[in-house]
Amino acid sequence: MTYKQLQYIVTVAEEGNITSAAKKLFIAQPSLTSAIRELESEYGITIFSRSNKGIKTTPEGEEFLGYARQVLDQTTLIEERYKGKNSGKLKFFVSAQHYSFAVEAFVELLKRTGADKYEFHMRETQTFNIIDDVAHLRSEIGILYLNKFNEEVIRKTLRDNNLSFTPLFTARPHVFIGKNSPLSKKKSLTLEDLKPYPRLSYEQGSHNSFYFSEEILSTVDSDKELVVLDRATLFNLLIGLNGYTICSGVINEELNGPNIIAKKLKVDDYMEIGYILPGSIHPSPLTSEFISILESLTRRSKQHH
Amino acid sequence: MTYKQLQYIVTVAEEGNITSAAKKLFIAQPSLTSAIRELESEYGITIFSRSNKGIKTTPEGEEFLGYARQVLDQTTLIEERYKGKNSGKLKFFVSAQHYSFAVEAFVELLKRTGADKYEFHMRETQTFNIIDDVAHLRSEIGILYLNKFNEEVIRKTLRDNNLSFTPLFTARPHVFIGKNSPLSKKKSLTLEDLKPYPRLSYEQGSHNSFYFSEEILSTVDSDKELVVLDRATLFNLLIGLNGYTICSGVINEELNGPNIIAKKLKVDDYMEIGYILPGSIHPSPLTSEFISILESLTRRSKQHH
DNA sequence: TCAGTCCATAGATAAAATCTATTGCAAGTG
DNA sequence: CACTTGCAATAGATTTTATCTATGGACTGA
Repeated sequence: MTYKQLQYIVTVAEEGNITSAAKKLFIAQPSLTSAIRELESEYGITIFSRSNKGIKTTPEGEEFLGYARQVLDQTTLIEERYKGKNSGKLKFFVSAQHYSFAVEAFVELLKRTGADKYEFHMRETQTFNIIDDVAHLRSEIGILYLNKFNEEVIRKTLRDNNLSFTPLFTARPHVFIGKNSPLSKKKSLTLEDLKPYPRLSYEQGSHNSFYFSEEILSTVDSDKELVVLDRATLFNLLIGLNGYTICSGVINEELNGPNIIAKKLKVDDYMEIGYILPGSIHPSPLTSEFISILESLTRRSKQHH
Repeated sequence: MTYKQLQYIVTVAEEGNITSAAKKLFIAQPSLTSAIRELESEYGITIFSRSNKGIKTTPEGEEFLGYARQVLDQTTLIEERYKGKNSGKLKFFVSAQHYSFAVEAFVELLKRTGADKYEFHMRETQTFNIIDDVAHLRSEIGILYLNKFNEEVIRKTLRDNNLSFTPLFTARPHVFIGKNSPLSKKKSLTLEDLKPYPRLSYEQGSHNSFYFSEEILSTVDSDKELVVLDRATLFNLLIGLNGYTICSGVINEELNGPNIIAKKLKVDDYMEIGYILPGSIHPSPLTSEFISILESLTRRSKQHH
């Protein structure tokens, strides 16, 4: 089996036709025919059923193609990263939970690089995907939190995937509310205080995934629940509906605006926010720069709380 | 780039020495040398620094090796699945949460196949790994549950990874306790009832991960917490310490023994237990057999509840 | 200094991938 | 019913790649 053979069968499956696939691959049709035959005979399977009117993928072939695409996805990562295909385009990928400080660091990194050709990805997603992205090198760094409930399970997952966790800071749980919410007068809040108000969370965000908010928002106080995908939407609803959301309390006024305030939440819990890196791979200069930005930004946050 | 080249550099990195790596790979040393040089020049990187006393991996090379190992892991899956390496050894992999019915189905599948050469894996693990295993085709099928809290986030993750979910049955939360526990007299239990007793859970098991037990076992009632890795240990402690654990209530006396009983838990929640399959791949005959066993076993469970 | 170890180079050779040209087959067409 | 068309398979030549043997050079340690 070679990388080329896998590319070939995937292209053939897409085109549904060996002749046109050969054209697309810039090789002669008999070359493609024999390449496929060889792959099939190597594993003793029939990937395509041939007829005079093109080819059709067999069920067996469909399965094999599933594996092939997995491999190709992975090799594409190498090609993209090391091949001059992107002609010097600077690339950076980060997966994080919904933290404004992470976005801020991302923006700062962009400013500092000052490249005129780049491709940066900020993947705000759930814990599962963060770990998965970093483990499979789709992202160079991930940002997530640990607390006493998820710590064991997350640490084990990180270990299993050969990832390292480096803490940035520890935060106490905070509640985000609108400036004009009735709750804004209180200095700190309890779960009881929050009960009458709508709870906001991300559909696939840090709150909803794994552990944290579930810990605090037990079945008792989930009468009104709003789930959104977008942070801006969340903040709009927060203000418009006197809602609340539970977070690390790392707020940045420039990003969130002056209409959102954070209040301490009285619960016996903490969040240790940090970043994860692949164990085997040395961080790229861009990643190192990003980490130092994160560190300087969160040093500021530490003073706040 | 070819797979051979990736295999070569990984072997060289392991051996720390081109000559002995060549021996291990059954090729001549100059062949290996040129294969590596070609790979390096293709991407314009230096993977190894050569000296008269063997080689050393450069930081750049270390990173590249990280990617290479990822690709090789993936290709190994194909080789293992399709190559006669295992000489007709029947293979089957399942990833599941800690359900006794899943183990039962696994055992039944083994009995039915009656092969004299096989390699079956029962991976009882956390939700993250189940999804990851099936998404990356390390397991052919996964078993997990959805409830109203995790449903959205899990379904999104499944969609992102092109996995399908098929429900098997819906269970109400149950508490497992020892036959002689003081709680065994009651017909059903509330969270208040459980408060004085030690709560048992798996370190990386279905209870601890994602959503479920956290929902029910809020901060209020986690005074005594015991975390174990093994189901047998869990049951031992359950009996010895009058502990409890929260589960789907799908109990099987043959597997768990007569000393464990299940009681209904009075909470407004449910668990929809089902299996996940890769979207692109047709289930193998063995997988189909497993599914039909699961279905017949859980049909019985449905009657229980 | 001299054998030992290790990687690099050169040139030959074997293996593979790919090419052109052609065949065969079935479906559609006038 | 011959005729064209579209597609995959085959044959044989050719180029490219992989690997081999033999040897060189550079450093190491007795």
